[in-house]
Amino acid sequence: MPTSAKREPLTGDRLLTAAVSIADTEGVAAVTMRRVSAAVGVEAMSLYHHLPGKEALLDGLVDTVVMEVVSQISIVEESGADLGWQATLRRRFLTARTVMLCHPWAPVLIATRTSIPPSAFAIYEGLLATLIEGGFSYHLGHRALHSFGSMPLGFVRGLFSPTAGDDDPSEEDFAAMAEALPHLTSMMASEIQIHQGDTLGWCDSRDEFEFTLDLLL
Amino acid sequence: MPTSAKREPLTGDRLLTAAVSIADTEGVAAVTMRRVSAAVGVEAMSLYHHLPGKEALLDGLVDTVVMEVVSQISIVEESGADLGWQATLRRRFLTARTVMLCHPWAPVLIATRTSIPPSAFAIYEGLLATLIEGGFSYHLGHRALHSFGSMPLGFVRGLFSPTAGDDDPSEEDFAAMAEALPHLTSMMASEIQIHQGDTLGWCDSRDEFEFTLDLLL
DNA sequence: CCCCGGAAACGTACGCTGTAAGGTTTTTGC
DNA sequence: GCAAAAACCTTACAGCGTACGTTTCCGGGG
Repeated sequence: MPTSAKREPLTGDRLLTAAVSIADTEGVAAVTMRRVSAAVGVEAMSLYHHLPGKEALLDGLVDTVVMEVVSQISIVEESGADLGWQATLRRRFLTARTVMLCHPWAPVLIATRTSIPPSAFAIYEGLLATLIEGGFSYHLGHRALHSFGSMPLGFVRGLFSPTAGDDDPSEEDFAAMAEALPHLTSMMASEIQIHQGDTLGWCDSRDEFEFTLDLLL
Repeated sequence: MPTSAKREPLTGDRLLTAAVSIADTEGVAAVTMRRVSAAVGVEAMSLYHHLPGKEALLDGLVDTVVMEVVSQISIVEESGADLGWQATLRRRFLTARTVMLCHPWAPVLIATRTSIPPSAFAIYEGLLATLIEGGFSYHLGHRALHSFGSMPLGFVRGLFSPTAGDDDPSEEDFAAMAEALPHLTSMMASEIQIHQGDTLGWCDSRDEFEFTLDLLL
């Protein structure tokens, strides 16, 4: 079957599912040839009968995740009510996002890949189709795809997401920071006041994601 | 000097500039302890007197690049004419982008870092200050910062930037692709027709960057 | 029945990485 | 001029990806 690259003939996707679960539990750095081979009960070099190398393994990892996004989207959109291109894209991005939240390592891994996974083309194809149906020209659709950035894959850069260790900023350091970055600290104070109560949620994630999303549409 | 982390006392930033030039010429994968130490005429282990480890070296790399962005921005904005917050941000993002174009490895490296470089705070502080002056509330400013995504650092995900090796797609493959991804191929055909002449520029970069930018503002 | 040919897994080995431990040289302050 | 401290070097180890040679397994023709 020379036309298309059939993923793995025999124990093939067992490798990938094993690798995904390793990445989920121990981080992507733990995805090593020996570690994966041990997980499927095999010696390291045997992997080379199913994969050309480490890079292909990582490519397979992101491909697996993106395929999960694709299938999840098709599940969500099973009930075929047409609700307009904006709501459709919105729901699609949010679906992608929930998948990515299950595999925190995926965004950074995708960012490091040099080639984009073939399954990602399917996503972009679907997005573009929706845009065209919505009356977009090809040109505008093209620009729109660019504008979405990494949203089709369900993530945006964390900004100060984890607040970087934030181990008890010790008032003097905080004061120094307030002096050096007055607006940022004022903003933080203001935002924390608004979000008092729901810890962990003051900056990150879903609200901001949806805001940016609605802004773009 | 326990309060602030002075970068490197003696040969300190020589390490970083050497590392940057290595990354520029040979790729970020070539930035290894031994390679960098050899570049400054020293043995590998000596680096540990100036850096706690490899991660710190990479952190220093991104910090160097971001600082370059900061200084470049301040140079550009030297002539103090106030041209409104939108034009200011626009020019700032484009400045960041030109710096990043000189160090193609920087975006992916930044994406992989767990902590954001301290110098990046300076950039966000400046952005927020401009927004506040422009009449934004802290809350809206906060959302705006999120919406900018990675633009303050001068990059967006490449989408199909290098078209992935694109080695002579051999008509049959192209036909298969056209069948599987009809809208995408139609769009490509349409866009290529528009941009006939300026090769390499049909998809990537500056135009799209500016479009997204203007859309957000 | 045996045998054997090819695929799949194994084992060994090499060069590379980051870095822990400890010895040696150079610089510096009194 | 001489100790103390900083900078440097040497050695060593575990782990990585992977090239290469050997072994094991299994199905079809003599």
